[in-house]
Amino acid sequence: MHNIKDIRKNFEDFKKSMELRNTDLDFENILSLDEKNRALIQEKENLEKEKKNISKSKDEKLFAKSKEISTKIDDLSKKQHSIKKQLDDILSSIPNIPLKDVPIGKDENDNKEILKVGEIKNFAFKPKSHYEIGEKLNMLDFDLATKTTGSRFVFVKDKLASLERAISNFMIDTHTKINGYTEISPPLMVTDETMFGTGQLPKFENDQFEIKFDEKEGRKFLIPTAEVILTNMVKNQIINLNSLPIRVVASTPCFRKEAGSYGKDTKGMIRQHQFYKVELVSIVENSNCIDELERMTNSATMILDKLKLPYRKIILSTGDMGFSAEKTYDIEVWLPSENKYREISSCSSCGTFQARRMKARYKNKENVTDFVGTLNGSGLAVGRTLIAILENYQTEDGSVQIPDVLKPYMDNIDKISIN
RNA sequence: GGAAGGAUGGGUGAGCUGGUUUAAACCAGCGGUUUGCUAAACCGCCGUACGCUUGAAAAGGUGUACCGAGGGUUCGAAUCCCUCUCCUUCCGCCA
Repeated sequence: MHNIKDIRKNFEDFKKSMELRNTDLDFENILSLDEKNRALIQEKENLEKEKKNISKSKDEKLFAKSKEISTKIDDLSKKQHSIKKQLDDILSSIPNIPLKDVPIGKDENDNKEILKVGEIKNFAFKPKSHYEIGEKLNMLDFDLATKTTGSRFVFVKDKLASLERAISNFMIDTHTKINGYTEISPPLMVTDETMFGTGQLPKFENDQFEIKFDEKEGRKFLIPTAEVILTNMVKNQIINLNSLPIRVVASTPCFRKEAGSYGKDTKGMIRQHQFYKVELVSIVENSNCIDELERMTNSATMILDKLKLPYRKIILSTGDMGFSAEKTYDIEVWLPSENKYREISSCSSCGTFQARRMKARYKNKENVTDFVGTLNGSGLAVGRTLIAILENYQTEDGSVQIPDVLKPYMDNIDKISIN
Protein backbone atom coordinates (compact mmCIF):
# COMPACT_ATOMS: atom_id res chain seq x y z
CA MET A 1 0.00 0.00 0.00
CA HIS A 2 1.26 3.41 -0.90
CA ASN A 3 1.62 6.38 1.36
CA ILE A 4 -0.78 9.06 0.22
CA LYS A 5 1.83 11.67 1.18
CA ASP A 6 4.29 10.20 -1.33
CA ILE A 7 1.63 10.09 -4.00
CA ARG A 8 0.76 13.73 -3.34
CA LYS A 9 4.41 14.74 -3.47
CA ASN A 10 5.43 12.83 -6.60
CA PHE A 11 2.12 12.79 -8.35
CA GLU A 12 3.39 12.74 -11.94
CA ASP A 13 5.89 9.95 -11.23
CA PHE A 14 3.18 7.95 -9.54
CA LYS A 15 0.88 8.39 -12.53
CA LYS A 16 3.57 7.15 -14.89
CA SER A 17 4.37 4.07 -12.77
CA MET A 18 0.73 3.09 -12.71
CA GLU A 19 0.51 3.36 -16.47
CA LEU A 20 3.49 1.01 -16.76
CA ARG A 21 1.56 -1.53 -14.75
CA ASN A 22 -1.53 -1.14 -16.92
CA THR A 23 -3.46 0.18 -13.94
CA ASP A 24 -6.38 2.41 -14.72
CA LEU A 25 -7.02 4.85 -11.90
CA ASP A 26 -9.10 7.93 -11.31
CA PHE A 27 -6.17 10.07 -10.25
CA GLU A 28 -8.20 13.24 -9.76
CA ASN A 29 -10.54 11.48 -7.38
CA ILE A 30 -7.62 10.33 -5.24
CA LEU A 31 -6.38 13.89 -4.88
CA SER A 32 -9.78 15.34 -4.13
CA LEU A 33 -10.61 12.69 -1.51
CA ASP A 34 -7.26 13.35 0.10
CA GLU A 35 -7.96 17.07 0.28
CA LYS A 36 -11.42 16.59 1.71
CA ASN A 37 -10.08 14.18 4.27
CA ARG A 38 -7.43 16.59 5.49
CA ALA A 39 -9.84 19.52 5.66
CA LEU A 40 -12.21 17.48 7.83
CA ILE A 41 -9.37 16.39 10.10
CA GLN A 42 -8.37 19.99 10.64
CA GLU A 43 -11.89 21.08 11.44
CA LYS A 44 -12.32 18.20 13.83
CA GLU A 45 -9.04 18.82 15.63
CA ASN A 46 -9.89 22.46 16.22
CA LEU A 47 -13.10 21.46 17.93
CA GLU A 48 -11.34 18.81 19.94
CA LYS A 49 -8.90 21.38 21.19
CA GLU A 50 -11.71 23.68 22.27
CA LYS A 51 -13.42 20.86 24.10
CA LYS A 52 -10.22 19.84 25.81
CA ASN A 53 -9.69 23.38 27.08
CA ILE A 54 -13.19 23.52 28.53
CA SER A 55 -12.73 20.31 30.42
CA LYS A 56 -9.39 21.51 31.72
CA SER A 57 -10.86 24.79 32.94
CA LYS A 58 -13.54 22.92 34.93
CA ASP A 59 -15.76 25.92 34.35
CA GLU A 60 -19.32 24.69 34.81
CA LYS A 61 -20.73 27.52 32.72
CA LEU A 62 -19.03 26.05 29.66
CA PHE A 63 -20.11 22.45 30.18
CA ALA A 64 -23.21 22.81 28.03
CA LYS A 65 -21.16 24.18 25.18
CA SER A 66 -18.75 21.32 25.45
CA LYS A 67 -21.62 18.95 25.00
CA GLU A 68 -22.65 20.78 21.87
CA ILE A 69 -19.15 20.51 20.50
CA SER A 70 -19.20 16.78 21.10
CA THR A 71 -22.13 16.25 18.77
CA LYS A 72 -20.41 18.36 16.11
CA ILE A 73 -17.27 16.29 16.46
CA ASP A 74 -19.27 13.09 16.08
CA ASP A 75 -20.78 14.39 12.91
CA LEU A 76 -17.47 15.48 11.42
CA SER A 77 -15.87 12.24 12.47
CA LYS A 78 -18.42 10.19 10.58
CA LYS A 79 -17.93 12.26 7.45
CA GLN A 80 -14.17 12.03 7.70
CA HIS A 81 -14.18 8.29 8.23
CA SER A 82 -16.36 7.75 5.21
CA ILE A 83 -14.03 9.84 3.02
CA LYS A 84 -10.99 8.10 4.47
CA LYS A 85 -12.52 4.73 3.77
CA GLN A 86 -13.19 5.62 0.15
CA LEU A 87 -9.60 6.76 -0.16
CA ASP A 88 -8.23 3.64 1.54
CA ASP A 89 -10.34 1.38 -0.65
CA ILE A 90 -8.72 2.91 -3.70
CA LEU A 91 -5.22 2.90 -2.21
CA SER A 92 -5.44 -0.72 -1.11
CA SER A 93 -6.12 -1.83 -4.69
CA ILE A 94 -3.15 -0.03 -6.22
CA PRO A 95 -0.20 -2.31 -7.07
CA ASN A 96 3.40 -1.74 -6.08
CA ILE A 97 5.65 0.50 -8.15
CA PRO A 98 8.25 -1.38 -10.24
CA LEU A 99 11.94 -0.67 -9.67
CA LYS A 100 13.78 1.19 -12.39
CA ASP A 101 15.64 -1.85 -13.75
CA VAL A 102 12.44 -3.79 -14.39
CA PRO A 103 11.83 -4.12 -18.14
CA ILE A 104 8.84 -2.18 -19.31
CA GLY A 105 6.24 -4.29 -21.05
CA LYS A 106 2.64 -5.35 -21.49
CA ASP A 107 2.72 -9.01 -20.47
CA GLU A 108 4.81 -12.16 -20.21
CA ASN A 109 6.09 -11.73 -23.76
CA ASP A 110 8.14 -8.78 -22.58
CA ASN A 111 9.91 -10.71 -19.83
CA LYS A 112 13.68 -10.94 -20.31
CA GLU A 113 15.77 -14.05 -20.01
CA ILE A 114 18.94 -13.34 -18.07
CA LEU A 115 20.46 -16.74 -17.42
CA LYS A 116 20.32 -20.27 -18.79
CA VAL A 117 21.79 -23.16 -16.84
CA GLY A 118 22.10 -26.92 -17.43
CA GLU A 119 22.15 -29.11 -20.45
CA ILE A 120 18.93 -30.18 -22.10
CA LYS A 121 18.99 -33.93 -22.52
CA ASN A 122 18.57 -35.43 -25.97
CA PHE A 123 16.21 -38.32 -25.57
CA ALA A 124 16.62 -41.26 -27.95
CA PHE A 125 12.85 -41.70 -27.74
CA LYS A 126 9.88 -39.35 -27.57
CA PRO A 127 9.77 -38.14 -23.96
CA LYS A 128 6.46 -38.72 -22.23
CA SER A 129 4.55 -36.20 -20.17
CA HIS A 130 4.67 -36.48 -16.39
CA TYR A 131 1.05 -37.64 -16.21
CA GLU A 132 1.64 -40.39 -18.76
CA ILE A 133 4.65 -41.56 -16.78
CA GLY A 134 2.84 -41.25 -13.45
CA GLU A 135 -0.29 -43.05 -14.61
CA LYS A 136 1.75 -45.85 -16.21
CA LEU A 137 3.54 -46.29 -12.90
CA ASN A 138 0.14 -46.35 -11.19
CA MET A 139 1.38 -43.64 -8.90
CA LEU A 140 -0.49 -40.59 -10.14
CA ASP A 141 -4.27 -41.00 -10.00
CA PHE A 142 -6.32 -38.11 -11.33
CA ASP A 143 -9.54 -40.11 -11.74
CA LEU A 144 -9.57 -41.07 -8.09
CA ALA A 145 -9.19 -37.42 -7.13
CA THR A 146 -12.04 -36.47 -9.42
CA LYS A 147 -14.23 -39.09 -7.77
CA THR A 148 -13.52 -38.01 -4.21
CA THR A 149 -12.90 -34.31 -4.57
CA GLY A 150 -13.17 -32.84 -8.04
CA SER A 151 -11.06 -31.59 -10.88
CA ARG A 152 -7.57 -30.14 -10.45
CA PHE A 153 -6.67 -32.50 -7.62
CA VAL A 154 -4.52 -35.60 -7.68
CA PHE A 155 -3.63 -38.66 -5.65
CA VAL A 156 0.11 -39.22 -5.52
CA LYS A 157 0.83 -42.80 -4.49
CA ASP A 158 3.50 -45.20 -3.42
CA LYS A 159 7.07 -44.32 -4.44
CA LEU A 160 6.00 -41.05 -6.03
CA ALA A 161 4.46 -39.96 -2.74
CA SER A 162 7.80 -40.76 -1.11
CA LEU A 163 9.57 -38.85 -3.84
CA GLU A 164 7.35 -35.85 -3.24
CA ARG A 165 8.16 -35.97 0.46
CA ALA A 166 11.85 -36.45 -0.32
CA ILE A 167 11.89 -33.39 -2.56
CA SER A 168 10.30 -31.31 0.15
CA ASN A 169 12.71 -32.54 2.83
CA PHE A 170 15.73 -32.07 0.60
CA MET A 171 14.73 -28.49 -0.12
CA ILE A 172 14.07 -27.64 3.51
CA ASP A 173 17.37 -29.19 4.58
CA THR A 174 19.28 -27.25 1.93
CA HIS A 175 17.70 -23.95 2.94
CA THR A 176 18.14 -24.47 6.66
CA LYS A 177 21.63 -25.99 6.58
CA ILE A 178 23.23 -24.05 3.74
CA ASN A 179 21.17 -20.95 3.07
CA GLY A 180 20.51 -19.82 6.64
CA TYR A 181 16.74 -20.05 6.78
CA THR A 182 14.80 -21.10 9.88
CA GLU A 183 12.19 -23.78 9.38
CA ILE A 184 8.61 -22.96 10.31
CA SER A 185 5.53 -25.14 10.40
CA PRO A 186 2.79 -22.54 10.28
CA PRO A 187 -1.02 -22.55 10.37
CA LEU A 188 -2.53 -23.06 6.93
CA MET A 189 -5.46 -20.78 7.63
CA VAL A 190 -5.30 -17.04 8.11
CA THR A 191 -7.59 -14.14 8.89
CA ASP A 192 -8.77 -11.66 6.30
CA GLU A 193 -6.50 -9.07 7.89
CA THR A 194 -3.49 -11.30 7.26
CA MET A 195 -4.56 -11.79 3.65
CA PHE A 196 -4.77 -8.02 3.33
CA GLY A 197 -1.25 -7.64 4.64
CA THR A 198 0.42 -9.46 1.77
CA GLY A 199 -2.00 -8.11 -0.83
CA GLN A 200 -4.29 -11.08 -1.58
CA LEU A 201 -7.21 -9.03 -0.31
CA PRO A 202 -9.19 -7.06 -1.23
CA LYS A 203 -8.43 -7.30 -4.92
CA PHE A 204 -7.94 -11.04 -5.40
CA GLU A 205 -10.63 -12.49 -3.20
CA ASN A 206 -11.92 -14.59 -6.11
CA ASP A 207 -8.71 -16.61 -6.16
CA GLN A 208 -8.96 -17.58 -2.49
CA PHE A 209 -10.67 -20.39 -0.63
CA GLU A 210 -12.62 -19.07 2.31
CA ILE A 211 -13.31 -21.38 5.23
CA LYS A 212 -16.67 -21.60 6.90
CA PHE A 213 -15.95 -21.01 10.55
CA ASP A 214 -18.14 -20.18 13.53
CA GLU A 215 -20.46 -17.25 13.02
CA LYS A 216 -18.74 -15.34 15.77
CA GLU A 217 -15.26 -15.72 14.30
CA GLY A 218 -13.93 -13.34 11.70
CA ARG A 219 -13.30 -14.51 8.16
CA LYS A 220 -10.69 -17.20 7.55
CA PHE A 221 -8.95 -18.30 4.37
CA LEU A 222 -6.76 -21.19 3.31
CA ILE A 223 -3.33 -19.86 2.41
CA PRO A 224 -2.67 -19.66 -1.35
CA THR A 225 1.04 -19.69 -0.48
CA ALA A 226 3.05 -19.81 2.75
CA GLU A 227 4.24 -16.32 1.84
CA VAL A 228 1.04 -15.02 3.38
CA ILE A 229 1.53 -16.43 6.83
CA LEU A 230 5.34 -16.27 6.94
CA THR A 231 5.44 -12.61 5.93
CA ASN A 232 2.68 -11.68 8.34
CA MET A 233 4.66 -13.12 11.25
CA VAL A 234 6.00 -9.58 11.69
CA LYS A 235 2.78 -7.67 11.22
CA ASN A 236 1.76 -4.98 13.69
CA GLN A 237 5.10 -4.84 15.40
CA ILE A 238 8.29 -2.85 15.63
CA ILE A 239 11.28 -5.12 15.26
CA ASN A 240 14.67 -4.53 16.81
CA LEU A 241 17.39 -3.90 14.26
CA ASN A 242 19.52 -6.69 15.69
CA SER A 243 16.88 -9.32 14.93
CA LEU A 244 17.06 -8.53 11.20
CA PRO A 245 17.34 -10.09 8.74
CA ILE A 246 14.71 -12.72 9.43
CA ARG A 247 14.85 -15.64 7.00
CA VAL A 248 12.24 -18.38 7.24
CA VAL A 249 11.30 -21.39 5.17
CA ALA A 250 8.22 -23.58 5.26
CA SER A 251 6.90 -26.48 3.27
CA THR A 252 3.13 -26.21 3.14
CA PRO A 253 0.18 -27.12 1.02
CA CYS A 254 -1.15 -24.17 -0.95
CA PHE A 255 -4.75 -23.68 -2.00
CA ARG A 256 -5.82 -21.72 -5.04
CA LYS A 257 -9.07 -21.42 -6.92
CA GLU A 258 -7.27 -20.77 -10.20
CA ALA A 259 -10.24 -18.72 -11.29
CA GLY A 260 -9.79 -17.45 -14.80
CA SER A 261 -7.54 -20.27 -15.94
CA TYR A 262 -10.28 -22.68 -17.00
CA GLY A 263 -8.75 -23.85 -20.25
CA LYS A 264 -5.15 -23.77 -19.03
CA ASP A 265 -3.11 -26.80 -18.09
CA THR A 266 -6.14 -28.97 -17.51
CA LYS A 267 -4.12 -32.13 -17.89
CA GLY A 268 -1.66 -33.30 -15.30
CA MET A 269 -0.59 -31.67 -12.08
CA ILE A 270 0.86 -28.43 -13.41
CA ARG A 271 -2.06 -26.36 -12.17
CA GLN A 272 -3.88 -27.73 -9.15
CA HIS A 273 -6.19 -26.36 -6.47
CA GLN A 274 -3.86 -27.86 -3.88
CA PHE A 275 -0.11 -28.32 -4.09
CA TYR A 276 2.95 -28.40 -1.89
CA LYS A 277 5.43 -25.57 -2.04
CA VAL A 278 8.59 -24.78 -0.13
CA GLU A 279 8.49 -21.06 0.46
CA LEU A 280 11.26 -18.67 1.43
CA VAL A 281 10.51 -15.38 3.14
CA SER A 282 12.97 -12.68 4.18
CA ILE A 283 12.30 -9.68 6.35
CA VAL A 284 15.14 -7.17 5.95
CA GLU A 285 16.14 -3.56 6.39
CA ASN A 286 14.42 -1.93 3.45
CA SER A 287 17.71 -0.74 1.95
CA ASN A 288 18.84 -4.38 1.61
CA CYS A 289 15.96 -5.60 -0.54
CA ILE A 290 17.88 -5.72 -3.82
CA ASP A 291 20.77 -7.73 -2.38
CA GLU A 292 18.40 -10.02 -0.56
CA LEU A 293 16.48 -10.72 -3.76
CA GLU A 294 19.67 -11.93 -5.43
CA ARG A 295 20.51 -14.03 -2.40
CA MET A 296 17.04 -15.54 -2.31
CA THR A 297 17.00 -16.29 -6.03
CA ASN A 298 20.37 -17.99 -5.69
CA SER A 299 18.98 -20.10 -2.85
CA ALA A 300 16.19 -21.22 -5.15
CA THR A 301 18.39 -22.00 -8.16
CA MET A 302 20.78 -23.92 -5.89
CA ILE A 303 18.06 -26.57 -5.60
CA LEU A 304 17.84 -26.98 -9.36
CA ASP A 305 21.63 -27.08 -9.64
CA LYS A 306 21.77 -29.86 -7.10
CA LEU A 307 18.95 -31.75 -8.80
CA LYS A 308 20.76 -31.24 -12.12
CA LEU A 309 17.64 -29.92 -13.81
CA PRO A 310 18.06 -27.45 -16.70
CA TYR A 311 16.50 -24.08 -16.04
CA ARG A 312 16.52 -20.45 -16.96
CA LYS A 313 16.10 -17.29 -14.97
CA ILE A 314 14.00 -14.45 -16.29
CA ILE A 315 13.08 -11.04 -15.02
CA LEU A 316 9.39 -10.21 -15.25
CA SER A 317 8.29 -7.11 -17.14
CA THR A 318 6.22 -4.39 -15.51
CA GLY A 319 3.07 -5.86 -17.06
CA ASP A 320 3.58 -9.39 -15.75
CA MET A 321 4.60 -8.75 -12.14
CA GLY A 322 2.43 -9.63 -9.18
CA PHE A 323 0.45 -7.04 -7.27
CA SER A 324 2.83 -6.58 -4.34
CA ALA A 325 6.15 -6.95 -6.18
CA GLU A 326 8.60 -4.23 -7.11
CA LYS A 327 10.90 -6.69 -8.92
CA THR A 328 10.47 -10.37 -9.70
CA TYR A 329 12.66 -13.15 -11.03
CA ASP A 330 10.95 -16.25 -12.30
CA ILE A 331 12.86 -19.48 -12.52
CA GLU A 332 11.66 -21.86 -15.18
CA VAL A 333 12.55 -25.52 -15.42
CA TRP A 334 12.83 -27.47 -18.65
CA LEU A 335 9.96 -29.84 -19.40
CA PRO A 336 10.90 -32.23 -22.24
CA SER A 337 7.32 -33.25 -23.03
CA GLU A 338 6.31 -29.64 -23.61
CA ASN A 339 9.65 -28.78 -25.16
CA LYS A 340 9.76 -25.56 -23.18
CA TYR A 341 10.57 -23.99 -19.82
CA ARG A 342 7.84 -23.76 -17.17
CA GLU A 343 7.72 -21.65 -14.03
CA ILE A 344 8.94 -23.47 -10.94
CA SER A 345 9.77 -20.53 -8.73
CA SER A 346 9.03 -16.86 -8.46
CA CYS A 347 11.15 -14.63 -6.25
CA SER A 348 9.99 -11.12 -5.51
CA SER A 349 11.06 -8.12 -3.57
CA CYS A 350 8.07 -6.21 -2.30
CA GLY A 351 10.06 -3.33 -0.84
CA THR A 352 8.00 -1.71 1.91
CA PHE A 353 4.73 -2.30 0.08
CA GLN A 354 3.54 -5.21 2.23
CA ALA A 355 5.12 -3.79 5.36
CA ARG A 356 2.93 -0.71 5.05
CA ARG A 357 -0.16 -2.87 4.77
CA MET A 358 0.96 -5.00 7.73
CA LYS A 359 2.37 -2.12 9.79
CA ALA A 360 5.61 -4.04 10.14
CA ARG A 361 8.40 -1.71 11.17
CA TYR A 362 11.86 -1.63 12.68
CA LYS A 363 14.17 0.86 14.34
CA ASN A 364 16.95 1.72 11.91
CA LYS A 365 20.52 2.70 12.78
CA GLU A 366 19.43 6.27 13.49
CA ASN A 367 16.79 4.86 15.85
CA VAL A 368 14.10 6.08 13.47
CA THR A 369 11.10 3.85 12.91
CA ASP A 370 10.80 2.69 9.33
CA PHE A 371 8.99 0.01 7.38
CA VAL A 372 10.81 -3.29 6.83
CA GLY A 373 11.44 -4.77 3.41
CA THR A 374 9.77 -8.09 2.61
CA LEU A 375 10.71 -10.70 0.05
CA ASN A 376 9.26 -14.03 -0.88
CA GLY A 377 10.20 -16.79 -3.25
CA SER A 378 9.45 -20.40 -3.96
CA GLY A 379 12.29 -22.63 -3.10
CA LEU A 380 10.72 -24.49 -4.99
CA ALA A 381 7.23 -25.56 -5.99
CA VAL A 382 7.30 -29.21 -4.90
CA GLY A 383 4.64 -30.51 -7.30
CA ARG A 384 6.31 -28.96 -10.29
CA THR A 385 9.70 -30.23 -9.17
CA LEU A 386 8.19 -33.71 -9.08
CA ILE A 387 6.96 -33.15 -12.63
CA ALA A 388 10.38 -31.95 -13.75
CA ILE A 389 12.11 -34.98 -12.25
CA LEU A 390 9.61 -37.39 -13.81
CA GLU A 391 10.11 -35.88 -17.24
CA ASN A 392 13.84 -35.17 -17.18
CA TYR A 393 14.84 -38.41 -15.46
CA GLN A 394 12.56 -40.72 -17.41
CA THR A 395 13.91 -43.69 -19.32
CA GLU A 396 12.51 -45.50 -22.32
CA ASP A 397 11.05 -48.38 -20.30
CA GLY A 398 8.85 -45.99 -18.31
CA SER A 399 10.90 -45.96 -15.14
CA VAL A 400 12.32 -42.85 -13.52
CA GLN A 401 15.87 -42.38 -12.21
CA ILE A 402 16.29 -40.80 -8.79
CA PRO A 403 18.52 -37.69 -8.74
CA ASP A 404 21.66 -38.38 -6.68
CA VAL A 405 20.91 -35.81 -3.99
CA LEU A 406 17.52 -37.37 -3.33
CA LYS A 407 18.73 -40.93 -2.96
CA PRO A 408 19.52 -40.57 0.77
CA TYR A 409 15.90 -39.50 1.23
CA MET A 410 14.64 -42.53 -0.75
CA ASP A 411 16.33 -45.48 0.95
CA ASN A 412 19.09 -45.11 -1.65
CA ILE A 413 17.05 -46.65 -4.43
CA ASP A 414 18.20 -45.76 -7.97
CA LYS A 415 14.93 -45.64 -9.77
CA ILE A 416 11.21 -45.99 -9.60
CA SER A 417 9.79 -48.53 -12.00
CA ILE A 418 6.52 -50.23 -12.83
CA ASN A 419 5.59 -52.93 -10.32
C1' G B 1 -18.16 -25.87 27.20
C1' G B 2 -17.90 -23.82 32.72
C1' A B 3 -15.17 -20.61 36.50
C1' A B 4 -11.58 -16.94 37.84
C1' G B 5 -7.72 -13.50 36.65
C1' G B 6 -5.32 -10.54 33.06
C1' A B 7 -3.96 -7.35 28.26
C1' U B 8 -0.30 -0.39 29.46
C1' G B 9 5.41 2.23 24.65
C1' G B 10 10.85 -2.26 21.38
C1' G B 11 10.75 -5.45 26.31
C1' U B 12 9.62 -5.82 31.79
C1' G B 13 6.14 -3.22 34.59
C1' A B 14 3.62 0.95 38.04
C1' G B 15 -0.85 3.84 37.57
C1' C B 16 -6.69 1.53 37.54
C1' U B 17 -10.51 5.06 45.25
C1' G B 18 -12.31 9.44 37.36
C1' G B 19 -9.10 16.01 36.67
C1' U B 20 -0.47 17.37 38.75
C1' U B 21 -0.24 11.14 34.37
C1' U B 22 1.24 16.00 29.94
C1' A B 23 1.75 7.46 31.01
C1' A B 24 6.46 6.52 36.42
C1' A B 25 10.56 3.28 36.87
C1' C B 26 13.84 -0.37 34.95
C1' C B 27 15.95 -2.98 30.63
C1' A B 28 17.16 -2.64 25.57
C1' G B 29 18.46 1.11 21.82
C1' C B 30 20.85 5.85 20.20
C1' G B 31 24.35 10.02 21.31
C1' G B 32 28.21 11.78 24.55
C1' U B 33 32.11 11.94 28.64
C1' U B 34 35.97 8.88 30.49
C1' U B 35 39.35 5.14 28.08
C1' G B 36 45.32 2.31 24.46
C1' C B 37 40.90 -1.20 22.96
C1' U B 38 36.72 -3.75 25.04
C1' A B 39 33.96 -3.60 29.37
C1' A B 40 32.20 -0.73 33.38
C1' A B 41 30.64 3.94 35.33
C1' C B 42 28.37 8.65 34.57
C1' C B 43 25.42 12.33 31.56
C1' G B 44 21.80 13.23 27.69
C1' C B 45 18.04 11.44 24.11
C1' C B 46 14.42 7.84 23.30
C1' G B 47 6.27 5.53 21.84
C1' U B 48 2.96 5.45 17.33
C1' A B 49 -0.30 7.61 13.73
C1' C B 50 -2.27 11.64 11.41
C1' G B 51 -3.02 17.07 10.58
C1' C B 52 -1.01 22.07 10.28
C1' U B 53 3.45 24.86 9.78
C1' U B 54 9.04 26.74 8.94
C1' G B 55 12.60 24.97 5.30
C1' A B 56 15.14 23.89 -1.42
C1' A B 57 16.26 19.69 1.44
C1' A B 58 18.11 17.54 5.78
C1' A B 59 15.82 18.70 10.03
C1' G B 60 12.62 21.48 13.33
C1' G B 61 8.02 23.75 15.55
C1' U B 62 3.00 22.82 16.82
C1' G B 63 -1.89 20.40 17.29
C1' U B 64 -5.10 16.05 17.77
C1' A B 65 -5.83 11.00 18.69
C1' C B 66 -4.05 6.44 20.71
C1' C B 67 -3.00 2.41 27.33
C1' G B 68 -5.97 -5.30 23.40
C1' A B 69 -10.59 -3.89 19.77
C1' G B 70 -15.35 -1.54 19.48
C1' G B 71 -19.28 1.01 21.92
C1' G B 72 -21.31 3.69 26.42
C1' U B 73 -21.49 7.03 31.00
C1' U B 74 -19.21 12.06 32.02
C1' C B 75 -17.80 18.87 31.06
C1' G B 76 -13.54 15.33 31.49
C1' A B 77 -11.79 8.03 31.03
C1' A B 78 -5.57 4.12 30.98
C1' U B 79 -8.96 4.50 35.36
C1' C B 80 -16.23 3.42 35.72
C1' C B 81 -20.03 0.34 32.56
C1' C B 82 -21.22 -3.03 28.21
C1' U B 83 -19.77 -6.22 24.03
C1' C B 84 -15.93 -8.77 21.55
C1' U B 85 -10.86 -10.79 20.81
C1' C B 86 -6.64 -12.86 22.82
C1' C B 87 -3.62 -14.72 26.99
C1' U B 88 -3.00 -17.25 31.92
C1' U B 89 -4.83 -20.65 35.74
C1' C B 90 -8.48 -24.33 37.28
C1' C B 91 -12.54 -27.88 35.88
C1' G B 92 -14.76 -30.80 31.84
C1' C B 93 -14.04 -32.97 26.94
C1' C B 94 -10.59 -34.52 23.29
C1' A B 95 -6.25 -36.16 18.72
